[in-house]
Amino acid sequence: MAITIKEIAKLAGVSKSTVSRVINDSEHVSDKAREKVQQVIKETGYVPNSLAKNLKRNQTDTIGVVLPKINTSTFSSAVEGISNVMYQNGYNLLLTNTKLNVKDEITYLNLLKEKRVRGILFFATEITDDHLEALNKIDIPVVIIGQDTSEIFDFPCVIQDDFDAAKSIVNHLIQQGHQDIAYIGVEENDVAVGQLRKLGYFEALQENDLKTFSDYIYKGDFSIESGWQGMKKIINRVERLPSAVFAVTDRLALGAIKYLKQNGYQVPEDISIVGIGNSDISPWVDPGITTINYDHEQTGEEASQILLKYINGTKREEKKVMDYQIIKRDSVAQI
Amino acid sequence: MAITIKEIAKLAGVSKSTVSRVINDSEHVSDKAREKVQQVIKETGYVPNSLAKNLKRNQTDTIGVVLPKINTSTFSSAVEGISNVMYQNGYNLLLTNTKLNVKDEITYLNLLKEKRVRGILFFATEITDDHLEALNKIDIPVVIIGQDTSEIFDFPCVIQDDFDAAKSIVNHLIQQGHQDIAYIGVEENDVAVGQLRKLGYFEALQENDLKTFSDYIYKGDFSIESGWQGMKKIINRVERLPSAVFAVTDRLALGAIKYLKQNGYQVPEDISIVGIGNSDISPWVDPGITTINYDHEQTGEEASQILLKYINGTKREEKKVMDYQIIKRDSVAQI
DNA sequence: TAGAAAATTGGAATCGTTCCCAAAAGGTAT
DNA sequence: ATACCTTTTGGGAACGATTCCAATTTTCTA
Repeated sequence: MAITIKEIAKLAGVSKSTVSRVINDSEHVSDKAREKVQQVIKETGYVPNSLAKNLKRNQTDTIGVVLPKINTSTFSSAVEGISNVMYQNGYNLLLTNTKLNVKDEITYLNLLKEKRVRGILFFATEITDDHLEALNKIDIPVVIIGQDTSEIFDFPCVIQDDFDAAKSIVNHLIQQGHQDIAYIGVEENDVAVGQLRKLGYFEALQENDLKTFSDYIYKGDFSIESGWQGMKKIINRVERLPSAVFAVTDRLALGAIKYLKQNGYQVPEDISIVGIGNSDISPWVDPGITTINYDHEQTGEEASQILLKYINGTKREEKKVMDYQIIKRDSVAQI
Repeated sequence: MAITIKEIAKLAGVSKSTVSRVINDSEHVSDKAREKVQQVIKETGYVPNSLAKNLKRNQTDTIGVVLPKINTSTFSSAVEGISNVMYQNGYNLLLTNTKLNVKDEITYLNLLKEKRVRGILFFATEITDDHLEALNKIDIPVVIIGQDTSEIFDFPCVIQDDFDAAKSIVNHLIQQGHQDIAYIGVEENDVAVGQLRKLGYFEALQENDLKTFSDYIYKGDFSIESGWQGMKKIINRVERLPSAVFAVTDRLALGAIKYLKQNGYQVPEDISIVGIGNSDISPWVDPGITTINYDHEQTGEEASQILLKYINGTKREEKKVMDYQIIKRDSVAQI
């Protein structure tokens, strides 16, 4: 077994209390005692047992993170941001990965409660009644990331303005003279990406008195392949080719571009394409993808800051909408 | 404060011991008592305090992960694999992110010891003497991922066969008739990517009696941009254009392709390019990148399995070399 | 130099569990 | 009804730290 404070005390010829005081940089310790204790700690390689400490103090310095998927740049960037802020503030991260399985989210929420985490960062995709119940009785500060839950919950949330972003980028297409704009999206149980971005698309069209046709709309999943499939479906069923395509993510846009190039269409000369998300590869593919940039790392940092304030009880912001920018590259032509 | 076992006991009219037995599915509890306790637990939403439990049992179910960077597909995929296996086996993950800062690795190792994690998965880039010291006295099972440390440490390690993989893909170029093959790599403090892949390249050339010139060699960092820069440098300084380029990662290859296309070269007609890593975008860019596939998720899973065995004391494998495959796509032409 | 004030120290209770042990209850055979 | 065995139950000592309080030592002041 690992060495304990008691043994350090014995070796240093002082009491447990004194050792504890040295460990915690407390005052009221003579230099002599402090030195002796520090020496013994160094010699023995003693590391205090944080379980005992946390039990006694009745709090931990762990932040729980509930993630739908780790190996996706959106999420891993956000985690990067979270880890920056949290470690800087003396917290560490307990990661749970639901693999897009909504049921697991509830399980993990319970696990985090059992672990007595100090706070929770919850990446939401959809919010069910079960979530409501679990979150409402959790009794631990939670910040929700990615979905606007300000009307359902009393928890702060940090979101991208997906509606507005989608609208802007579709407007950009319209400004470039495009009127026939197809849509490659994802299922709508994902509110932010599936619903809001689609609504933004419709709103932009409507405000400009443009029409869309069901032929122009494709919904798949988040894979690059799905973008390829969507483009194929659209191309093969429309009477009149769209002059532009709005893909709700850059990865979908990449898949779509691949399909077009494989089938003899030029991008952007024949068909323009835009995405959302500014994936790190988007500047480098051919053509570079015009897109919306969200800073996910910053989103993670922001959410962390809000959670910290919440934990410390100083302040509790309700809803933070992150910025975005349009990044113009070469995938859009003017007509 | 949260409700405790004592209060549950009182409410259910039994002793703490009995409640504990119910929680832990222990036998020797009458059905009546069990039901009553379960009911009270449900009503109150009681969740046992794992700190107390772990303290008493003197062990946790947490696995520490030391990562150089989270938002990189290699690492995040590996973490995905790790989380799969670990959660399935009842462990959870404490994540630490060193942001490529070697000093932090030591700090985090200590943190993990303080947390009394059950085991550690350590993603190594370089191994210094400080690492040696810290790891040798940690007294917790550690599995090292990504660098072959079997000769330095007594810890198991899981690695890719970078030397062999690099050699194979360069050989593939040679088989296609290429003789003038340039190299875009990274600095050599990263042993696996910086050194081994380079050695594989040289070995392949040498075995085929081919020469390389210092003009053909570029070393940068891991960014896509660095691939672009490298390609630029090489193109602008060589007397004779290479017919192929070996980039040590797919991202570097992507940057290189971008540069070539921007400057009027055709890939692969004018210059062929290969990478390593089979990034998820590699099939979708134009041209699709011929590369080496490593399954990072599987690497994470494998390392986790080894760690679990190590923890359970059943078996302790020393070194596991993961498989790879060449994936042929469209970035290589025959001459 | 005595006495008070301040600094240092050690003892013991405590955090919320687990788990050993002994006691109580229940069951069975004589 | 008694003795014996089995099952269930509760009490209490840990686990390794923190922290309050009181005791002790040191320092300061008149």
